[in-house]
Amino acid sequence: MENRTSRTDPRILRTRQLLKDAFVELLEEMEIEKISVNRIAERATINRVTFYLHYKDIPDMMEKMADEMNEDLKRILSEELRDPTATTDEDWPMMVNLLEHIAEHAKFYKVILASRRTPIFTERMLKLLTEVITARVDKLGSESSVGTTGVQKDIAIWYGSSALIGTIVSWLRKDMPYTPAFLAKQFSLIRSPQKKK
Amino acid sequence: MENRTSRTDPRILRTRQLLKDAFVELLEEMEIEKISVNRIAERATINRVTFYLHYKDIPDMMEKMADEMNEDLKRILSEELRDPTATTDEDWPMMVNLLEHIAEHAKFYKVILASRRTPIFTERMLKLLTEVITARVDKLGSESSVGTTGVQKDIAIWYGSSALIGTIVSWLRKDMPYTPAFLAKQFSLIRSPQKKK
DNA sequence: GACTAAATTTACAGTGTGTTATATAATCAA
DNA sequence: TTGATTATATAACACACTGTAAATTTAGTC
Repeated sequence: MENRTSRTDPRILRTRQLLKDAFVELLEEMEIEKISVNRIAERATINRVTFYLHYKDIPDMMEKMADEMNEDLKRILSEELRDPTATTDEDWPMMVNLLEHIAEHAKFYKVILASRRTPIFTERMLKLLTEVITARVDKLGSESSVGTTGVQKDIAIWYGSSALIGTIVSWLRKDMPYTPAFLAKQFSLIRSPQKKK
Repeated sequence: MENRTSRTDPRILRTRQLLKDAFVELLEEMEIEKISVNRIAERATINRVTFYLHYKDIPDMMEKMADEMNEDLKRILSEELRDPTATTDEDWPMMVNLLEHIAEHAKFYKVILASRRTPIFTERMLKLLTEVITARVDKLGSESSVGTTGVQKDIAIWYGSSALIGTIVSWLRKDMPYTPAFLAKQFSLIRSPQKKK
């Protein structure tokens, strides 16, 4: 019989925390390609061999860190997942909680989600689509675009462009279940829904 | 005086093409962390030293490939960037061109944009947000959501969830110029614009 | 066909990887 | 507290990858 609350050896917690902190620190300072087990261990003041007692390699470490992040987020999103209609359309309190959590751990999230780590290709494509959306918003003004009344211009641009690239990526991952024309039509429908003319 | 049309030595074109093809092939087969200059050169049947005659390292190679992709995309998006209002809201022909181009070079784009390369953290977060959006669409039905009349359910989900994560990433990159509450409010406005109740 | 530029071959020093075996130190359970 | 257990440190190893240099061969250009 194991201890139900199965506390972990404090040495393990300490070592892992030092390693994770060191990794985040290094990510702030350099591209991920330059980060080695050597450097992480050195920065964490932990022996390199000890790293291998906890993680298979750096990708494995990242996966475990992502798992932990996932658990945190799940807790916040749990209500919403349980009953998506519980909240009014006006507020969306879950979204407030989520953003506050991210803001609180901004150092981590910024480095992990927003660093130049993001694949360079997606990066470039997003940049271009942002230009397109920006041009649209500038010309049309946000009022003509559906669902953007009272919405900050830059936010509308972020929203629109990342929606496009994200959808394209999902579409590719599913091996393009729709024709380009159909998908484009769908985009235009979302942008300006049929008003039964 | 250089040759105006300055044709490049075919050996250079050949070598670079072989290297780029080899890189894409390897990306289909393994995680980027496992790809070395060694492997690329071997797969391309090019001497490893020759790689360094063309690229500084693998990130440099990727950057140059991204530049080339960028040029291709710019050509397609050029009209739209020049005059965003030229096209009707109904069709959006630029989007058709863009998607057709991607479909045509799907092998490249799939590996480059859609591979598991995408940072694991963003990946996880996107997955969670997708669940949230899915739950919403399932319960509310697409008709209640603004701008999604006649829109395929899965596409609406892709669109909504990647818009959210993309906006959050942009917000982080800009060091959170808005409060979480404000941003959340903006999200709810986009979802269901004020109908001046 | 001679000149030029690209690619190959060989070599080398430095760094990182992943794994041993052994020694030391911190924690836990009685 | 004491003894057993478990985590960490240390030293050492074979191997792979990096980035660069020098000399040579091969292919393209004019």
